Order: sequence, then structure tokens, then C-alpha cells
Amino acid sequence: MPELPEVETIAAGVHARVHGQRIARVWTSGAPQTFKTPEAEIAAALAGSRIASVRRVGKTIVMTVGAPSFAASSQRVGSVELLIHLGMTGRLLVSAPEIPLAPHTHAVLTLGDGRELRFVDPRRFGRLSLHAPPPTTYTGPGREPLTITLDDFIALFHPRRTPIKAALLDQSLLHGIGNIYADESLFRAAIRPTRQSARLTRAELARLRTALVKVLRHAIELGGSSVSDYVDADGARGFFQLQHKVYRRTGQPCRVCKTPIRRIQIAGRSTHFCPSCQM
DNA sequence: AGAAGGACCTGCACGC
DNA sequence: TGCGTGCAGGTCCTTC
Repeated sequence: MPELPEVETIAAGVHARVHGQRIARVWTSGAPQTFKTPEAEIAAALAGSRIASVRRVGKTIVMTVGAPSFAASSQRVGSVELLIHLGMTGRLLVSAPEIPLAPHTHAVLTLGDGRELRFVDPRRFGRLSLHAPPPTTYTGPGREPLTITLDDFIALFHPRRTPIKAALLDQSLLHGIGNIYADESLFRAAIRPTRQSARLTRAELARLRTALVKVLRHAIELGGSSVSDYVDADGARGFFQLQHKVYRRTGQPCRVCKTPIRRIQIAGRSTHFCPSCQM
């Protein structure tokens, strides 16, 4: 489900609510594909230790857990990183214990003060795993789109012969970008998603990087995009979907030139663009 | 090596 | 009402 801005919103929200808390108990559902690391190992690593921090790396939420004396540093021996990937429909919620478990709840961490951190995932594309080996910190498959320099950005995309849309979705290049923000940033950079990455000029790649950073930052400010069931740590919805210029606007007039937005398939994903604004 | 296509899941909106 | 179809924010594996 969520892309960088949604994961950022969720990670920050969860961090604010649970950091410093001790994990009293761990419950897991037994759904086999949800747990990349065996559930018993995850439970053993988490139970009794303290949550030092929750942050985002790409589309992954990284929860650093350590013995109390190490809580201030995620790098110290004795700490463990729990990786939470939300897949398409995963949610991470901080709930009072008396609120009934939602259907498709796959993990519950009971905190020292009684609240519960719950992982809910109807479609089960989400994954929980421990990052090994600590104390090495998890850095993700690709580069961070919010901090990459222009030269590095060009070095990453210039050799690619795939359509630029497909390259943007490739998590081993930049991580964190998904279908919404790929389409939205290409529209804002006025680049057609079918263009071959290798044939984009330096000026176009510079425009794309600027558009990407702008779109992601703006979306983070608005709490992400709520297309169907995305919600943050409190269950509140984001508002960036109101800013979408092309995503899921097939047939509707372009907000700039009134040409109907077109939808095509690239890399198996539906892709939305304005045939007049994007060259 | 790199790219396309299907698989993995459930739920919702739509048309008949 | 109920059924079938198509669609969904992601990744991973196989095939070509």
C-alpha cells in the first residue's frame, strides 16, 4: 500500500507514541508468509526489551529495540532491528487494549503501559523480519530519494534502458517510490512515463529529481495519500490525494490543459499521464 | 544482464 | 440480492 510519504508519516507517528516503552508481550498470528524471520525468533528478540526508535528507510519501517541501558543508541551491541514492510494493505496502529482486534491482525506488541502496537494486513503482502546481523544498521535496497545529489541521481538513471516509470519503481535504484508518486512526479516534471531512462537529458533528470523531492515533501506535510484504506498510527487519513494531478484521474481533464488524462500499462502497473503536458 | 509476466492475497466498486 | 469482473499504493520468482 504505502509509499515513502505514508511510511514516513506512520513511522514518525509510531515513534512519538512508543519510543522508550518496554515490550511486555508479543503475540503473532501464525500466518506463514507474513514472517520472514520465524515468529518465535521475533518474539524472543523483542519481549522484555525497550523500543529505542522507529524510523523509515525506503518503504520499510525500522524499529530499533535494545536492552534499557542501550536505548539511546541504535548502533550498540545488544540492539535488534525489527523490519516492518507494509506491502499494499499493511497498517501499524497504536491501540488501547480494550479496542477489539481488527480482522487480519497478524502481530500485537503489548507495551509496558498496557497499550498495544498492532500490525494489521488483510492482503498479507506485508512482511515482518529481524535485520541481521546487528549491530549493523539496515540501509535498504537503494538510495534515499530525499537526500540523493543530482550527480548521483543522474548516474543512477542514465545507464537504464527501461521506461523512466519502470526505473522509478525499481527499489534497488531509489527506494520509497511507488505507483502514485512515480506518476505524480513525472507529470510535474513534464516527462512522459514511456520515455527511456537513458534518453533523458541532464536537464530533464534534474527536473525529475526536483519534482520528486517536492512531491514527496508536500505529501509528507499533508500526512500522505489516502486512496482507500491507508491511515496513520492514530487511524487518521492523509490528504495528499486531493493534490493528485494524474493518478487515478483517467479520462478527467488535465488540471493544466484540460486534455483527458490517459491510462496505460508500464511494467505491469497502471500509469497515468497527460498526453499534452508530458513529452 | 535485464526486462516482462505471473503469482501471491483480500476487498471493494461496478455492471448485469 | 447476488454473482462475475476488474481494479488496487508492492515485491518476488520464473521465463525469455
